[in-house]
Amino acid sequence: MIKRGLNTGVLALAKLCGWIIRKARVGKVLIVEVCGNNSKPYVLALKEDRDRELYAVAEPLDIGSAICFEGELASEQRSKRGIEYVATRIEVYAKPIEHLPVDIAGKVPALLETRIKYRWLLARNPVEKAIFKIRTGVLKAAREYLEKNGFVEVQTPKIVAAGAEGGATLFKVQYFEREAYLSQSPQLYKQMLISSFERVYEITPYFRAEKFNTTRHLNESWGIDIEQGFINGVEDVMQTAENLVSYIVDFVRINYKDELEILGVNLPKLTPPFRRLKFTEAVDILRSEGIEVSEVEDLSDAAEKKLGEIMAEKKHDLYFIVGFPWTSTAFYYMREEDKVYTRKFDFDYKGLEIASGGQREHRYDKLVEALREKGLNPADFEFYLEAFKYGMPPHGGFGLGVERLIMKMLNLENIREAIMFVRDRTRITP
RNA sequence: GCCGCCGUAGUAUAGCCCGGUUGAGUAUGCGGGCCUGUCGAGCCCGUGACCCGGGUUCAAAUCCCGGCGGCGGCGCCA
Repeated sequence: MIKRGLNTGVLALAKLCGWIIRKARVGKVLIVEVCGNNSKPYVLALKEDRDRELYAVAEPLDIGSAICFEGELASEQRSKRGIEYVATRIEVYAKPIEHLPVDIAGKVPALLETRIKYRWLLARNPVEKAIFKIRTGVLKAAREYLEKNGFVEVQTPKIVAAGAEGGATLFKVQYFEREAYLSQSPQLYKQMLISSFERVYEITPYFRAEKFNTTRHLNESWGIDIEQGFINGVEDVMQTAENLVSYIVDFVRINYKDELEILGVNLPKLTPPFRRLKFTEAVDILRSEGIEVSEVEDLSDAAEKKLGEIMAEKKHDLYFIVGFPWTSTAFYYMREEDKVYTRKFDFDYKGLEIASGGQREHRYDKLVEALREKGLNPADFEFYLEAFKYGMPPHGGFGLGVERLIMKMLNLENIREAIMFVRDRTRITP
């Protein structure tokens, strides 16, 4: 029986497909490495005298050829790089019409620019492929965790009306005779759904029209957004955040051993609860280190990074900063009685904010008041406000940046490495 | 929006500061040869490049100006 080989690569008899990434001829032996869906390459060792026919087929094939082979796992595994098969048949599906523009074998480094341009091709390289296989695992783990914990997956619109709440700049789109925008966050919609679902989540793109050019921003990025109702306080939401991230990291640690090894990443097991740092505490810590920090504004990236270093020394890779001042947050966060601080938190991983969220204001009157205080017109938020009229329970949630999480998990230097097709300040192709 | 750095073969780089000895060096790739299954195999031969435009000069990859492109920092970034 011929079976399509899956990720395991351990089927006794299989048809395996992929692309030739390396070819070496040593004496009378031709060694062909083929990359498929598997992270480790398939390796065929063909001897000129023993495997005359297959040798003749494989010998002239260029790097990049698309082939399938039928065969079984070799009893003798001599390759240090891949899994060896004894082939009984090789079929050639396509040959490259030009030499590959980048080195798939990874011998010659490519600049980030080149890597981004040819990522879809470079993913034939086990190192590049590993990042994307892990990305798949991150989303799979997130769904698994959230489903197990009673969250319902939802989809909210990505074409939205004016984002009168300010914040990140919006991309304009022409929507028939009106102007619309690409959604920068499902925030308002997922909150509205807490009037009928106890817990929801969405895995969604964020579109942000900021002209940033940094190692940690994208103009199109992905988030795991959750909202949960009937909470007793912001603590419930932080627990979801830390348990979710720990579950994801553990899932990757256990199920993606090969990929982590290929990437040279050692992922330690996470053990929540993580440290909760009050915003005022964070300010004190930074000031005691001589960093200038405002008491009424969000922390700057530099301050956030520095705090990451200080926390790392105390063995805290992940930690929360809770209780941001109302002056630095959006209108929908619940304020404490003092009206100065809010129940907004940031969730930082090695000095980078990977998620932010908090408890929301669910009381209609207070929400309208908050809008006014932020200088916004409640009439612009009518569709949203209406959801708070018919029994909106206390709720909270957060948005977790997928690329930022992957970047920190895998120690990537640039967020662009964590996404296949990059949308940044200058790129809209490929 | 402001600021800094960079742009040499398919890819990655040396040379640029201090212009001429560079008909631009190296690695990898590619073509060819050798080689007892390589592990970034090795050895030999060959192949291919100065982002664009203008200027200075006897002479420009190298200095100057402009453009285009890339990377990063600040600002900004629910």
